[in-house]
Amino acid sequence: MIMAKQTVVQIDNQATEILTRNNLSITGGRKRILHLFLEQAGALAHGDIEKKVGEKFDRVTIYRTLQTFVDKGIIHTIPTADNSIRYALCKDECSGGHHHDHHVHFVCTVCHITYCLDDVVTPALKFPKGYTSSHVEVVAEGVCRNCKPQH
Amino acid sequence: MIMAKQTVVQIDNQATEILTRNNLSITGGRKRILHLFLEQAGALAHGDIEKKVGEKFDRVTIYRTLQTFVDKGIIHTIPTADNSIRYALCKDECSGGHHHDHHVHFVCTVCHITYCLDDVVTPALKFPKGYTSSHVEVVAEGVCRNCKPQH
DNA sequence: GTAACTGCAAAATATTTGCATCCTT
DNA sequence: AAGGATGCAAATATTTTGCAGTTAC
Repeated sequence: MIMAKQTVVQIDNQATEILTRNNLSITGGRKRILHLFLEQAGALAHGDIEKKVGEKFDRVTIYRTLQTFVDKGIIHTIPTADNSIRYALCKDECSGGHHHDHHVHFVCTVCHITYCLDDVVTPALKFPKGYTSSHVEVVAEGVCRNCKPQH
Repeated sequence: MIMAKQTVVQIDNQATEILTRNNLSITGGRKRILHLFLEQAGALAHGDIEKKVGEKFDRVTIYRTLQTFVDKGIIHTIPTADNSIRYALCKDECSGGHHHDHHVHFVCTVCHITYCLDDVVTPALKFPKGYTSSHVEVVAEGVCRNCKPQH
C-alpha cells in the first residue's frame, strides 16, 4: 500500500491513531518522532532523529520513546555493520513486540538513506542439517533510485 | 573446506602465516586475537574478545587490532540488530578491505554463537526498478545444531 | 636504527538510571 | 487524582585520540 503525499493533518491523525491503537499517551514528543517516520520513506538512526527534532526534546526522551515504539511493535530495528541501529516503521502485521518483517532493507551508499523494500520478499533459504531458522534478515547495499546516475 | 581439530602449533603457524601474508608485524596481541578466531567457528564481538584475552591486553589494542584486521580483509563485520558488531574470519577471497562474503550468517538464539554458514549462498534478489545492489547481507536467527532439542 | 605496535591517560561519545516534576487521561 | 511521560543530573559504558615507551624486523 503506497501512500500518496499526505497533508500535515493527515500525518498527524495517523500518528494519533497509531498511539491510540497501542495504548500510549498522546504526547508532543511521541507525535513529533512518529511524524518523522511517517513523513518519509527512510529508516532513521537515533542520531538522525536527534538532529531533526532539534533541541526541543531531551536525548533521553528519544531513547525511551524509540524503545517504547519497538516494544509495541510500531517500529523495528534494522541491523547495520557500522554499529548504528536504524529504526523503521513496521507494517500492520507487526504487533506487541513480535515483528514479522519479511521484507528486504536497502541502504544507499550515496545518500545513506535506508529503505524498506516492502515488495522484495526475503527468499527461502536451505540451511545445513541441524539448523532451524525462525527469522531471516536481509540488508542490501547499493545505489537507490534517486541517486542513480542519469543518462 | 572444513578443518579438523588442529593442534596449538598448527593454529599458531596459521596465525603467523596470516599476519605475514598481510604484511603485518607478528606480535603477541595479534596472534592471541587471531587464535581466538581460528580456534572456533563462531563470530566474536569486541566484548567477547576482551573477556577471552583477560587482562593481558589493553582495550585500546583490541580496538586497533580489530580495525587493522578489517582493513586488511582478515576479518569482516556481521551486522546485528542489538548494536553489537561481531567479527568473523574472512575466507580467502577477501582481500585488501574488499570483502566478498556471499555466505549467510546464523545467530543462535540459545547459545548466542554466530556462525558463518559458508555453504549457504546469498540468494539472488530482484530489486525494484532503479535500485542497483552491490552487496547483500543475510543474517538468519534460529537454533543451531548444537542447541537443537534432542529426541 | 626505524617504523610499527602497544599501553596509558584522557577526551569524546553513547547509553542507562534515579528522581522530581509535569502532563495525559 | 493517578499513572505515565519527561527533563535534568549523574552514573556507566563505549570508542577515539595523543603521546611516549617498547618491540619487530
